[in-house]
Amino acid sequence: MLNGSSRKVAESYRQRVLHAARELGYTPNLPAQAMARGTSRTIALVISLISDPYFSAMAAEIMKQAETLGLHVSIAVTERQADRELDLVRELRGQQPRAIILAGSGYVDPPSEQQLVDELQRYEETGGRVVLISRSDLPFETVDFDNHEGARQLALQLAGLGYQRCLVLGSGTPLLSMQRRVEGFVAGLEESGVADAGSRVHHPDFSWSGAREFILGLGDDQLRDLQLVFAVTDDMALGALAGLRERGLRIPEDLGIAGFDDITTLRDVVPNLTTVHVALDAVAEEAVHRATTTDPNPTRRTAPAYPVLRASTPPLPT
Amino acid sequence: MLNGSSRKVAESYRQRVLHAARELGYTPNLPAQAMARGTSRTIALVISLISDPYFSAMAAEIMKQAETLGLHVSIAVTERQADRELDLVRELRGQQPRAIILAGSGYVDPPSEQQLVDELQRYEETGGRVVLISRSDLPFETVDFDNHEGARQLALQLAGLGYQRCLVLGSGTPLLSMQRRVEGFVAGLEESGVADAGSRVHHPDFSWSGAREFILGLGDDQLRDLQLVFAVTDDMALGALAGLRERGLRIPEDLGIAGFDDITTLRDVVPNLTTVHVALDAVAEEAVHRATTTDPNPTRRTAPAYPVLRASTPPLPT
DNA sequence: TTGTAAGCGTTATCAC
DNA sequence: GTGATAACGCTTACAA
Repeated sequence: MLNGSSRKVAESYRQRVLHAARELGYTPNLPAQAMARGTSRTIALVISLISDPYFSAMAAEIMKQAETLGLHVSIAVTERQADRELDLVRELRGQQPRAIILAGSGYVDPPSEQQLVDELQRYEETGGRVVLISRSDLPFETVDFDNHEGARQLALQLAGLGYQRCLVLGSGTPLLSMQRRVEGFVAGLEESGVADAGSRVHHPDFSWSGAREFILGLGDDQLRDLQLVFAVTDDMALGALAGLRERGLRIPEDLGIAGFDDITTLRDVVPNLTTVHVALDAVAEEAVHRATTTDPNPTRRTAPAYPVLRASTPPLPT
Repeated sequence: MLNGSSRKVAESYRQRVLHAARELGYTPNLPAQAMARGTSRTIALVISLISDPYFSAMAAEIMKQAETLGLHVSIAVTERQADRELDLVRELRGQQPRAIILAGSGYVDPPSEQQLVDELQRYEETGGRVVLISRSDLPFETVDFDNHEGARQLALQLAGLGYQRCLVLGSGTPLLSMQRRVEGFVAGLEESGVADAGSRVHHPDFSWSGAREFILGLGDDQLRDLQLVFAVTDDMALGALAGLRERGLRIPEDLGIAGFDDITTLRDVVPNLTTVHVALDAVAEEAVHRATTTDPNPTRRTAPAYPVLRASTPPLPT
């Protein structure tokens, strides 16, 4: 009765109670409130890895948005294991959060997908909201980046600078969003008249070390033939960069390099990496908005992703 | 009665109930459980900034530890505002977490310190546990790094390489742990016979840009006189590095540079940065252990911090 | 072993 | 306006 109820109380009592509350250090018992009201003020967020710059930036933006609405955020991590996702959702559901936001990468056709969908649907039936970020494959509210278009534009611009023979590093674990990036990049190259655009696509392990090790395993001749390495995330691009340097190549003199995401880490990397900037803040805002708004039919919205050309991909001499 | 109670039930019923539960997608209502039991399975974590590599690594370690004990983690962020801490603790207390871990930097003598202590003590009186990380100034369980010793050892080693005229970048907002680092570094220099060891200590804004801007504002003569820049965090060291490069200095040829924390970001920075490694995992483990164990009298424990010399501080020619 | 009832802290409802 | 009471979903204590 202290908080937003419609009860009318004499102001004098109100003041006395408020004062006593302060005096005694009273704080409303949120779980009890949630139980009585039937709805909590918590949003559950599922991400892959909190120590990853991309996800921690995403989490930060989501928390910021939640904060403005007076909501708490409970975070759970999958550690990149597809099956963990299902368990986590089950556990989180028990916390009775107002909404569950799945921001971990969406696996292509994981064995447990149907179970995940069932679980989420049951959650929705009990009044919860589900929002998906970066995985437009499931029948729920979805916010996504325009992965295809961002990568395509990047390829167009790079081709304009003269880059043709591009090594593309996709993700070893099949993730929908990463596949889109590969497709977009290849499409952009093809549009620019690059003949064998799709012939240099590979899928190392989806990590910094995966990219690095792939580069280290490349034959000298394959490496020398290249003009550019494009990786589907900045994380992988940086791993590739490390590998290329270990192979004795100078960047960007010998080889250009480009990534995707525009993570903060890039600030400290020399040469400055060309990448595709994604509007994290817009996506976070949209996701939290969806999570707290009741809208009968699920929509998909796409946030912009646009290339940012920097020192790692100078114009090629003609 | 489904979970760890002492009730004895016929196995056949048990199976049937378990089956039905699965069938219907039943999940125990955690808040209700918490209310009935009087204790929840949630740990509340307060940090400064989730997008900061140091804090996100810390959060990741804490979540990992909590996970092994079947606990959930609810994260709240102060955004580096000292007064937010108090509000957050109040709010968090309402969530009735089993423990509150304060990992945000400890401000030296904030105006609201007494209120914060009161609030935390009230929380403890109602059965909650309080654990402090990196701020050994309050009467609660504390886990800390050996900031002084780590910085001192770093200074000793650097002095051994020939570095004498060192610019020290401390924290503009007075933080206990950062002060220790400055003191330790200066002490190490003094022990090594550097005469004016404490004369080049400055306190720019506690951030990447703070450090960068400080460097940009330095006079040419002051800059040229230096042999090394030591910043109390890697984040600041990287900001300084950016500034130094903008000033046209080559690192490490013209100037050495060193930081503190050994954040993951350093992996991608050239030259590799000399820093002080802190055992985040050990601290996280200890913190979660303390948070879940009842120990009548608060203890302070210190985790090791040791220098790691890398390419940014080569031996000086003699 | 099993059923029953009380109680956790809060909100909402329904009379007064 | 205000007081009393049921209800939220679960655990626990006490009988049966």
